[in-house]
Amino acid sequence: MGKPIDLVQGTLDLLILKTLTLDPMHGWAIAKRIQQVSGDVLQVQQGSLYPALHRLEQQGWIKARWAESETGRQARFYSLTIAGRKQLEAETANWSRLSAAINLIVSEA
Amino acid sequence: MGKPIDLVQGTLDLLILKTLTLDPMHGWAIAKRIQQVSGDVLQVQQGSLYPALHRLEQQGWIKARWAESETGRQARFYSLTIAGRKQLEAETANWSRLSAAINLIVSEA
DNA sequence: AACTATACCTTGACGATCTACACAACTTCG
DNA sequence: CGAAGTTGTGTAGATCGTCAAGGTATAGTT
Repeated sequence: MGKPIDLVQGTLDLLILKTLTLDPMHGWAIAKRIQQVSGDVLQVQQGSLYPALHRLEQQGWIKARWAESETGRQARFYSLTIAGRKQLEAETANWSRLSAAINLIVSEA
Repeated sequence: MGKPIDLVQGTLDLLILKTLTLDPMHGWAIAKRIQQVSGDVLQVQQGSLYPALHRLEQQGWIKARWAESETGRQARFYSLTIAGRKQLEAETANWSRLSAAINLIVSEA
């Protein structure tokens, strides 16, 4: 129940990086996985996804290569770099502090 | 420890509304209170604060009146409206779902 | 031949936030 | 007395991520 929520700005990078720790994946699969893992709460638009991927690649946090997808078609597989892992750590810590702080305020009597 | 974090887009309204459930307050006090309650994790810039207050007022979620502050100076006191309380409820629920979903992903083994 | 699913990508607009200012009154300290 | 800091409101410009909407292409199904 409940419609998918538009993402809050700044969280997409984190979600993508985290998703890529599992396996290298192509963009479409990343979006699917995020939506699925979140129980359809989170929804990643393509217009957000690809710019984000290119952004992350340009920062050197992920790298891409062409390969064959499960369906036998060419797809662009992204994987985390070393720098990407560090970035993920940093963003995770940041998110934890932030969400904890907000929850603290929101859940006040 | 730890520098104040830039706000994530969409959370400021929530924080302001929540803060105003305590007492009517003027803008400056709202910013102070958020920063203080969050243990200096959250920081509200004036350039974000006042536009946000005007936005909320225009939506009819808060209303303002001039009054004298504790220091004896004129200040603009904001208070929640009925609609504002409903909005706060909605945004709180939304935030809960969202942060829960993200935490779910982030905290995966 | 048309339709669906998979997969990539771009463009333009929007909107919230940030940086950096400007203004004003009152207090404190040298 | 003059300078700096605190309280308090506000605006202008720029940045940046996201969204809506579209385009391209291949493969499989009907």
